[in-house]
Amino acid sequence: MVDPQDNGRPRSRRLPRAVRERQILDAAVEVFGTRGFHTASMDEISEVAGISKPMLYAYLGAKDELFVACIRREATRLIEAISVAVETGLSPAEQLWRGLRVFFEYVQRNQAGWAVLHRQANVQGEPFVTELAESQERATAVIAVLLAQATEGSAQPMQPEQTEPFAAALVGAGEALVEWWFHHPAHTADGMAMRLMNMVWMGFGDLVEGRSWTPGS
Amino acid sequence: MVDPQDNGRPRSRRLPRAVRERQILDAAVEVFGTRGFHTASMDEISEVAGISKPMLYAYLGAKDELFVACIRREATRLIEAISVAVETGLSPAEQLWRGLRVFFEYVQRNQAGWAVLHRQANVQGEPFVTELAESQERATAVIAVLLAQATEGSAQPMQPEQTEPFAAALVGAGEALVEWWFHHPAHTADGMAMRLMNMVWMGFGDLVEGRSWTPGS
Amino acid sequence: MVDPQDNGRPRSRRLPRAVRERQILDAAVEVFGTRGFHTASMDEISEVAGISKPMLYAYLGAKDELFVACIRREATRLIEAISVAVETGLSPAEQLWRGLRVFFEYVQRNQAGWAVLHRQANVQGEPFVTELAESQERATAVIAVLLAQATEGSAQPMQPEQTEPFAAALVGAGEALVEWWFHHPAHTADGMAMRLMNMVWMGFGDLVEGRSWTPGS
Amino acid sequence: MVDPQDNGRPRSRRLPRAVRERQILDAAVEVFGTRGFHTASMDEISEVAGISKPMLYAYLGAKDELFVACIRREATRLIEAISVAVETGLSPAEQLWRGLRVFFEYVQRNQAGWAVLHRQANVQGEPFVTELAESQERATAVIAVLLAQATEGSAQPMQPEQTEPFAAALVGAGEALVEWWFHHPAHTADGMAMRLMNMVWMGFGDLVEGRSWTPGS
DNA sequence: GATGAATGAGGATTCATTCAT
DNA sequence: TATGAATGAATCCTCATTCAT
Repeated sequence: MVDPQDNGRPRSRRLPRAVRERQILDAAVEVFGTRGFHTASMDEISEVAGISKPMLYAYLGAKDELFVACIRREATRLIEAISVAVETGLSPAEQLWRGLRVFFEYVQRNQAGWAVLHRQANVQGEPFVTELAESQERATAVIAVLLAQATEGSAQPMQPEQTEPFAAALVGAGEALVEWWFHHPAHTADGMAMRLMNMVWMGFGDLVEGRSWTPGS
Repeated sequence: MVDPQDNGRPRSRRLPRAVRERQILDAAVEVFGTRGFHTASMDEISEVAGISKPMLYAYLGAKDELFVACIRREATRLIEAISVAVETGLSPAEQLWRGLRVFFEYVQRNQAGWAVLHRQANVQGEPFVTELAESQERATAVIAVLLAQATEGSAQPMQPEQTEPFAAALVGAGEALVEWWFHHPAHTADGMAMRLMNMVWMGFGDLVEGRSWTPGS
Repeated sequence: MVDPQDNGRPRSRRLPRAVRERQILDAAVEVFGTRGFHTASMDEISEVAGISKPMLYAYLGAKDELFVACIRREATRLIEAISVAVETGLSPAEQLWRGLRVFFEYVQRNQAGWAVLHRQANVQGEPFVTELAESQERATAVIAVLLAQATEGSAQPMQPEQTEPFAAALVGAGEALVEWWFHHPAHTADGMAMRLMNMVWMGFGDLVEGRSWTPGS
Repeated sequence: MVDPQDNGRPRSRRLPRAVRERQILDAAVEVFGTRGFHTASMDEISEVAGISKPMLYAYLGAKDELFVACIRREATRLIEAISVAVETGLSPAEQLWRGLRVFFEYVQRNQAGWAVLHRQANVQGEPFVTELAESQERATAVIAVLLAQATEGSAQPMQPEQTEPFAAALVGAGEALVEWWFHHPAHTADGMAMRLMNMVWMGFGDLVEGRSWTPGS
């Protein structure tokens, strides 16, 4: 017989509010990331968090709201990591390269968070889609700005109407590559970043001709 | 008073099996595409299909299986459309261009099908994820072959290990662009295809320099 | 061990819709009447009705709606019984007397229904109060009309503004007497009706003087 | 941001027990009166009272007990007010008239208390119904005594078995009139009292004939 | 004395799925 | 074949009540 409450973490009592909230969010990200929004049950989340359901509701509200809170936290973390890596005065290519590396590193270190962010969040018909779209747009916007800056000095600077879809496509390509990565886990984060950098920067036309991008070039 | 069963389609009886199955699949794609897998109810699907629930189960099995059937049908349709557009003896760039055009046209004409394929299918924790991955891999494989052919004659032909992730990234970029398209519906399918073609073929490096790709070039 | 499903009524299956609805309403009135709206549980109602909860919901909707349905049915029954007894061409006193008799007879035969109607329904803060008030007003209106007719030919015919509160007070007195009756069950329905008739028709002033009302006077 | 605990009343500490209890009862009557017994939550009561829940329980016990305490206090207040108005050596009609006036005035000044007393208290299935009945009987008894005294000198003095149901009916009529009053708030307390006095004292038979009761007659 | 933190227990509701006709 | 009728099993959520500080 195994105590179903015993999940390895000590079920410490009387914690201050802030700590509990983090505990809960951690558990929620883990469960949502593994099971998906619908399949996840508040019961399981509360068990993993080591608290009772009433506390779950008291601290972070209903299931929707909890999920939104997860998304917000993870999105913020990812976006900030990328922003930090990027906001220097380097060349556009270098900036992009750094951003991509940070991105793959984040995903590697934080798979559940990534799943929450990407795989569970695209489901239609939910009350939180609107809330979610915002986070995704914020993410795309960071990239779009990066692209805009890259062309600023060039002959044909890109307009937002061009950078925006480009950024969206870049994010989509990144997401897809992550998915592929899950099925081929032997590769390193850097290796993945380099792959994407090459595609994005050089384009297939150049790659076909044997020209490729390398760090420092 | 309106008969809730009356959805305009005649509730004809004694149809041959194949027709019934198509009817059902059409309804299922519509409902799954609109509501998402979990939020969709077998009740609604049977209503939209114009048959009773026991028939639904008799013809296409449980909810999972029905969803898988939807995915399979839509994936097959899309892949075939692309394959047809591509399997001629044209230049790689031209092949890719045609493939992309067909892709965006398909999505435009068949939004529910696309939603089933892309947005609802990425949910984890379901018994059908494995089944689903297969379809997605098939789609990616078509592109990968295309890319492999493109480099066949070049100095550094790409190996599957290279083309495959590239294809995945391309598909991901396409999906993301479609999403962006939904929010900016003024653009044409051709315009979207051209956008993606430029990114993929020229790469950002070239675009920054003012070089871009145009059909026929 | 007793089978909790076995409530004496055969759990017959496959009944036509109309029959089931009556079965359910009967059970609901019984349980609501005994326990009160809040204390009653849908579980118990479904058990008493001999069906499963999903059917309960399918047929009569959520708890609120079910309760409203109960009230409506019981109110209609009572009002109709009284209306029938009253709508002849008799003298006002005779009409009133008949109405009262029918009222107490109804309550005697249908205690649960009466409890639903009167005791459970006055609770504030519920979503169905509005729906309920309507039934109560309908009941009062029947009496008010009766009173209005009684004074039609007199020197000072009563206006609605006078008959309405009077009718309300009469109904209230009736309700209170029923409550008292529950604690003194030895009395007959006719006896109770006579009591109320005397109070209402003669008034305390006359009673004090030794004048009272008797049928046929 | 507003402190949810801040309801205007200073959350003073260390008050003597009696004061605290009054504070709590005031809050409880307010909340029970507005929301009803079941819909009211101990949380809200403690908030309105400006104390923490453990204190609430320490002072006045569980929810049932608290509710009973509310009823007892309000019933006592009302009964005392009426008793005072009535216990003089006036004529029966005058006594009744004064009692009714006090009754409607009390209700007007103390609506929440009245709601607790009348509208929330009739719910069955609760452990406190017995406790409650006692209060209601006390109230009725006051009236019954009044009626008994009125007939003491007459030819046919009423026995308790007659006065008691009459008193109950009178109370019921009063309650119903109050309800009607809530929907027609333009009327004054005196006007309402006069209405009821007329019905009760003269009876419908006299009223129909154009005879009515007026103060001082 | 006073309270923020915590929970056991239970209720409403829905849905995929399957008989019995 | 075709379906109206039926349900087991879960899930979300709330509330009265009580520790531990």
